Amino acid sequence: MAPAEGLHAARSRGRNTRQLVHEVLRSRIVGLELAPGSAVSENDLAAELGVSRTPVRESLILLADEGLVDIYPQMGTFISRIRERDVASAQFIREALECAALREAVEKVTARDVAELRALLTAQEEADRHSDMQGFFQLDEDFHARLMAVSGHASAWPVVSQAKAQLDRARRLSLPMTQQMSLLIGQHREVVDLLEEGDLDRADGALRSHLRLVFSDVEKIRAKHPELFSDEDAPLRPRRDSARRTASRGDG
Amino acid sequence: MAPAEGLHAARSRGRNTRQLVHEVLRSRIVGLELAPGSAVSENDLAAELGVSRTPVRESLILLADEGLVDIYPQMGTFISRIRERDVASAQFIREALECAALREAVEKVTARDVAELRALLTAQEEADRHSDMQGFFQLDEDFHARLMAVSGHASAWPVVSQAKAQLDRARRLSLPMTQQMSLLIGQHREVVDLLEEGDLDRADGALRSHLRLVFSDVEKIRAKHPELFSDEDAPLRPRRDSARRTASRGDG
DNA sequence: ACTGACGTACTTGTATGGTAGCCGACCGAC
DNA sequence: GTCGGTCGGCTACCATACAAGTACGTCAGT
Repeated sequence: MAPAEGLHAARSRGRNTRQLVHEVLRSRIVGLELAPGSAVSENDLAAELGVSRTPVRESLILLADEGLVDIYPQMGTFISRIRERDVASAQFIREALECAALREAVEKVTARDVAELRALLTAQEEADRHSDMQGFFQLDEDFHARLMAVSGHASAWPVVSQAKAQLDRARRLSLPMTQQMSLLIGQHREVVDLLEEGDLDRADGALRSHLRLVFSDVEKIRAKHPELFSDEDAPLRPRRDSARRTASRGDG
Repeated sequence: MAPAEGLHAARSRGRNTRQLVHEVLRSRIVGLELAPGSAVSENDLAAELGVSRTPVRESLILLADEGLVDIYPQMGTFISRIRERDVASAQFIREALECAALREAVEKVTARDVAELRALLTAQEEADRHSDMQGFFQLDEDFHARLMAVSGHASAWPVVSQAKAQLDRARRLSLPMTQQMSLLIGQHREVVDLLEEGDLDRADGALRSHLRLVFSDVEKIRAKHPELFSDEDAPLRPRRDSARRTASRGDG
């Protein structure tokens, strides 16, 4: 009850309601707080967030453009299930852009860049020690973003980030993440080392295999949580949760 | 006058008003019918297209997300000027994704794929003969899209297309295009030939230099039409065209 | 002539009302 | 028991009304 009442209060800075709602919803979707396949409605969200339908609707349209929700006119809006095709596409985009950036980064990297990347690595180890998955995901995002920035193509990061969102949504479920985290950090460190050495091909290979590992994780998760993935066969019939009001209405 | 009255009539198929308006505006922007730096207003567009502000507004939000318009709250919405940074970023994204796709395409290409690509090449020559720039741009788009599809990553095309839009907007001005077209077609043909031969590295190189040529074109155009580009220095003060009503009101 | 305050007309942002269309449950016919 | 029609409730879509804020033209004061 009375959940996100503080949304309006935080409007102080330049961001308007639409942008705030967009961030909140995106965070909830990527964080799996809103499960793939579940229905969301403009009305319910507007009521919950304490705003009108307009900014909610506009946010949902943007999220649909990002592939995070599917809007079926006159039927409803649903958190998109993870699609085989989208995952493969996202992986391809990530790998192509991040590796291409890394190859350029080798020529431009400075000592300061390496220091900043190393600082992120130690922070990741800290998160690992505290089993802080939420924090680790954020630091992982920061690391890869920083890596692209070294090449001077930071402005291409939003594209990678959008592709990454599709993958991260599944990775959140990787329960033995506590075991994985140190492995991932080790791979990060290897990339930084090779980048500093200027070994272009091996750095590229290290980053590529790191990204592929993430990709294979998703495939494992698919076996464990098939309900989050789309069957590709009958994705055109999203079910509307029928017995919803009956329970809350009680009887008389 | 009575301009785009036929917008509602064409709603027959699944696309709703928002998507139609989005396509119309995007086409006008990329086709330079709406000049970079010029102001557009939700009200004016709605009146012209014969729809309400809502779908127009939602389309503009999407276009802002694509970087084609800049929305300044309470000030106005402006067709975005071409920014040095965005052009470089778009070029990087295109090159990384298209070349990565090509490298995978070499292993998967079929005789049918080559035939379809060759068919597009002959169509491009036809457009060249007729000096049909509009048609050539469309066929160029088709060619690059088809090329990516060969690799099996057709779903990544929208990302490339979005980046490409930033470049094409400038390329439309390249007046000596009639001279360039045969050159570009030749490069296309070289890529297809090398793809068919399976020569991965040379195909990659050919495509890369083709894309770089497009990039250098933009730089030449920048010298000729600086008004379309942003100064990067004072982009924060878009001017509102004051004497607007006076001119259009002028009746007979 | 120049400067500064003010008002008007415009802008986008947000809220709300009404419409077409789809789903799912209910109910009568066979 | 099974099938087909009907009706209620929900949805997103579009239109419209109101609010908050900015820029520019005007005009008084210097």
